[in-house]
Amino acid sequence: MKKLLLIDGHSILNRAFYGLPDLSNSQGLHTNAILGFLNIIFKLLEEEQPTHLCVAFDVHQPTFRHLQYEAYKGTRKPMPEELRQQVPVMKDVLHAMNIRTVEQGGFEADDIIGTLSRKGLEQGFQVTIVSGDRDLLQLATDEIQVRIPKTKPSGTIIENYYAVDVLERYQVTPTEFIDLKGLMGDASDNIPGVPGIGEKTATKIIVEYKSIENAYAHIEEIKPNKAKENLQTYYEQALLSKELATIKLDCPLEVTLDSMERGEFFNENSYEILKQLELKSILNRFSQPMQIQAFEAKLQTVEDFTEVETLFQRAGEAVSLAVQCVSGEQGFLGVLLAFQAGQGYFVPIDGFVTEEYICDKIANLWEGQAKLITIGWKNQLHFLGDRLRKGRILDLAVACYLLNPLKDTYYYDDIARDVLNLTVPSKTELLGKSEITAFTLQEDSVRKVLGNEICVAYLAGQKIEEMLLNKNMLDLYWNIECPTIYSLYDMEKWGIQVQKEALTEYGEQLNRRIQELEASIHEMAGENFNIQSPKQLGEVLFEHMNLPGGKKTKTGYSTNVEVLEKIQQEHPIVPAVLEYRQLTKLKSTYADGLANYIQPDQRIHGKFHQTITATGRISSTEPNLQNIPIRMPLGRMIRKVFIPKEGYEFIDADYSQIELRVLAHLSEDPVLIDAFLHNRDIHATTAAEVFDVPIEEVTPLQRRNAKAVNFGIVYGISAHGLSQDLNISRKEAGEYIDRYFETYPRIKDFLDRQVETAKQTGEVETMYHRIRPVPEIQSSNFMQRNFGERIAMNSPIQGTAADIIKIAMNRVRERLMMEQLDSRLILQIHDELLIEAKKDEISVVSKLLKEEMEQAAVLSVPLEVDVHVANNWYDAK
DNA sequence: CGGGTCACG
DNA sequence: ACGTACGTGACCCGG
Repeated sequence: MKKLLLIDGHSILNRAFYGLPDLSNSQGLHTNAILGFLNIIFKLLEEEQPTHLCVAFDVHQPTFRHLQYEAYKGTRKPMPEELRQQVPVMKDVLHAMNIRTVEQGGFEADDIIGTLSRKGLEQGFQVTIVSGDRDLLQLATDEIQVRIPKTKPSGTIIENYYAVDVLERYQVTPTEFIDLKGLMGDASDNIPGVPGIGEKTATKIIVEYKSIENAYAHIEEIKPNKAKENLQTYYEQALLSKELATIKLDCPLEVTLDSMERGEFFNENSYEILKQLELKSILNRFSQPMQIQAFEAKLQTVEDFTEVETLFQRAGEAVSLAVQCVSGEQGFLGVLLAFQAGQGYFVPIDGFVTEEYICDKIANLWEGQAKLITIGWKNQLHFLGDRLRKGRILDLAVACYLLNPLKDTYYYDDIARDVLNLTVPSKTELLGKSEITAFTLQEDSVRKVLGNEICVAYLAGQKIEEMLLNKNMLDLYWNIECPTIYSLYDMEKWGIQVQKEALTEYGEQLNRRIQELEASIHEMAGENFNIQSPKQLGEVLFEHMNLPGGKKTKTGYSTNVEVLEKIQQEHPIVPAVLEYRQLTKLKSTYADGLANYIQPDQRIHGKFHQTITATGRISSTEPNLQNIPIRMPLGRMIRKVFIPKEGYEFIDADYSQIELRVLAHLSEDPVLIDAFLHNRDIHATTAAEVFDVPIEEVTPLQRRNAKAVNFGIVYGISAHGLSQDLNISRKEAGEYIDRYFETYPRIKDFLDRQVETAKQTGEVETMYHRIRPVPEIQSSNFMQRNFGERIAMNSPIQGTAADIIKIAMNRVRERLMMEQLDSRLILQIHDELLIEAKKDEISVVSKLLKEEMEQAAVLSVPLEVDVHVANNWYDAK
């Protein structure tokens, strides 16, 4: 039995586009519609097993039918750009998969499908039609099934219609369905129909009279009266609508059904194009051999001691050398090396080959001429000796982060895809969730992971260095990022001491108050409920207790601080809830949360990440040491438990207004520069200018407002955002902004220039050439685009500040090492550095710290740093 | 596992 | 008419 599957390209693409979230590949090409389309197609192919298939598309130029109608009433809503760009790519994908597409000038996809369906029937095919559009139901017969896929959150559901199913669902036959449409019209298809007749009335009329013409012949019988009159007045329009809605079954097409015979979907061409689109889930449908064919790494295990010696000797003579320490749960397992394409070596720790031996050998490799390449050096340093805590190494994860900071992972498979254009099975694909251990090193899958990793590192190294050069980021890498690896490693290694007992006591203190509050909240509410559940809290406050200010989000009531603060006066339960929130946050995240991370050495060794943020900042996890409370007095208390070890003190230094100073420099605004040169109170100065009063007469309120404006400028100003922050009208906020830009015209120029650059090049950059891609700026969505504009304005400022503090960190670390001081950096909090300093080094280190931070960059305004010394973090700020 | 909330710069 | 300030991470709830 020959089976023909006819697919309505645009309508399925449309369904997929609106059914899936916005996805795009690393080049910024949107892919959600393509992904959704393919998933639907694969599901259908599995179910139908057709011998023949094709996808019909509309030709882009409007067809006669549309011209006819559009001349008479407006134009169609244009296709969003994000979808439009996917159409040609979709066709390429289909062609690569040997799937025939049909489009022909003068005919809609509907007409093509209609014609092919009848042709198929004549030639003895079993025909199935797939569309997202109900119009095609008119094509259903006893033999031809029309299938309508729907993308639901639970997955794709397909509705199936033979002629009887249409009758059952709509009370009319497929042919009558056309008349139905002619009466009710279809706004999305620009079919006018008859005004005042909707689905209900139209169905009633067609069920009764079978066609528009027949209904007109019995016009006097039509009820209700309004429908009768309208049908009479608009009869011509109804007939035109019917014509518009009728799908042609006899188009003179230039295709044969034979040419639609099913071919091989999974081939090199389709693999290539899907790889570029980064549709991993589709690539996984390809057979293993196809994937392996793309890249094969050899791995040789070297265990014999003399061979190991020889191997390291050869490695030492290489020009370019990839090194990768392998570790598992039990620690250091061995080292991978590669110095020629496609060949990797693994030296496991065993016998004479000890951890120390490997560390020695790697240290020696640095003496040679080879350029060292690795992926994720910081993590490896935790297994290597102290001698390796310096030196030039090309860490491909960090380098790839510079090339595109928006990605979420930089594993070897990502690097292979992005840089080498190769598909390499990932560690997760090969091993699932299991970790590498000393006992699994012989396993095939593990050896593949190791071989792939080291060979990809070796192959990609050269290319990535070139890419950095092309992007003018080599200096950024070697002067800022590479040293930062070591600075972060040091901070992780040293950690920070925490007084466990004091932390427990703090937690218990919080708990006592939390219990009190909980009881009193439940009493005031007159019921027991979970205060931590926004859902339950919303219901209690806004439904059971009828407090004002309810309604907000999709999922229920908004109960965040802003909402609750506004109704604080209404009922004593509200301030109690606010306090409860604050205390439970402190207890769970900080008191209990931090306690879980205290190691036997009484210290917390958090992680610092170099490849996470879009702007170049460092991030901190396990725990996050960059968001320890400071703004509220009670929360701030927790900083008292962070203490230097015996015989040491904390030296804390933070930049004053670093982002505004960076802005002054980048924009070269004379007014702002002048204010910083004269060391004026910057917010008061802004207030004086914006509100046009002498600086001595600036009120605290004016200063506060000006401060918010300054923040807004750094964030990428918007009148709405500012009005929210200051609780003023948008008009007023707009006036503040206008006044600000009148005062600082060069800042406006600068910000406009960033937006323009983002539009032209798709990215913006910092003073040190760190780039931030801004794909949002191309969006056709108003909000998305505005978001892109704010990113364009903010990133160069935030990013340059991030560059500067990295430089400072690195220099401070180098000075501490060079001068052989017993003091070290232990925390970085974006504009702040914390040092644990030996007591007798306090003055030297304070001086050095301030000096290096202030000299880290030479701007047209001075960088100012405040330094504090104390025996806990609370007093050091 | 996503959304809501809230801690920091 | 729409609806957000920029950058993070942790914890809780509820499907």
